[in-house]
Amino acid sequence: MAMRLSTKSRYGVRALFDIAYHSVGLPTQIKDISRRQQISPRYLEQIFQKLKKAGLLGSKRGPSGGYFLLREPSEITLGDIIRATEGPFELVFCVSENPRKICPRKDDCVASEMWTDISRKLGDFFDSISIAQLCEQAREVGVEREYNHPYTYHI
Amino acid sequence: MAMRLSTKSRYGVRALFDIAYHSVGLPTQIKDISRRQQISPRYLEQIFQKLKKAGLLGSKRGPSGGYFLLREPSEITLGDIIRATEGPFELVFCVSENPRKICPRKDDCVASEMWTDISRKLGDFFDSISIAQLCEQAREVGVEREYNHPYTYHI
DNA sequence: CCAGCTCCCGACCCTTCGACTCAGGACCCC
DNA sequence: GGGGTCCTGAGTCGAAGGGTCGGGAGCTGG
Repeated sequence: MAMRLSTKSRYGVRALFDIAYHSVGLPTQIKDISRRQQISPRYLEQIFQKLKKAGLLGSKRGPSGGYFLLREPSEITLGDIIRATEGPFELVFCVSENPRKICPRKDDCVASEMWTDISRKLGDFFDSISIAQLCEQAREVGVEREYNHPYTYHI
Repeated sequence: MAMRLSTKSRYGVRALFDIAYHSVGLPTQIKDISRRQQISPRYLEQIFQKLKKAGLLGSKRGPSGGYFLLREPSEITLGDIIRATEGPFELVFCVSENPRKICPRKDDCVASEMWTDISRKLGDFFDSISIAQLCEQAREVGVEREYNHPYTYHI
């Protein structure tokens, strides 16, 4: 049960992957992503607002509106997504920006230096993995692709 | 606020470091560690039970009892400690041992494979850092050392 | 041989946080 | 201008984190 990632991060990754994989450039709507990825649409909305603020997503309202990536999939990393949904990588509070949480022993604590060091490495690691890589993998495995058609068919 | 480590892990690391650094082989008592590291003794007790079960610590009761390392500091890694206090490294529930938590989409989810992969790498990374390295660093920085004397001086 | 020291065990408590849900407003397009 | 879509902020519920406590078990020095 150690160091779990929040669902916001996981869903965020899956959602961005979904857009990159299924979209042909048109805005993708929450209800479609929600259906394909089995994520509550209300919750997705909330997550997407964070991703927007982080500059990863753009949006358009009204009929045939939706969300779209603001960068190439190869330029969006897991690190970006996790930082957007959960904040900066800090394994430990000791040296956080939050003044309430700073450890009073910080200065003579060898551990604190180590933790910040590790946190940085962790961030670098996540920054080395892009959404494009996930798409690549999905393609190899043969995940079915669902294209967003510009026209809607009424049955 | 991403992926925070629990205090159990952090305190566990500091406590084991404390024993390795200050002890001359004699059992170290909770009250001393608690004083030097500023950790609630009651809470430390709880953590030490986990470290014992994991085979990292041994103990002796009664007067002049205490806890001692069961391995060389160079053979105790951060990974060992974190696993002992928080369980296995799993960034994500999808593929955990806990059957209740397995993600139903596991099989066709490219992400799940990625998460387990990253979890493994994370564990490997923490296993590459030992308590001995922390001691080394403390020595360099010149952290004061307090020896446990076999005899008590009454003032 | 026993008093007191230390570890041992399990239950308990309180606060915070994660994971959603919801009501209603703002835009947009046809 | 009406229905579809995104936007905003508040509210809820349960779980988990972080810590406390009472009392028992084993040891040992006097």
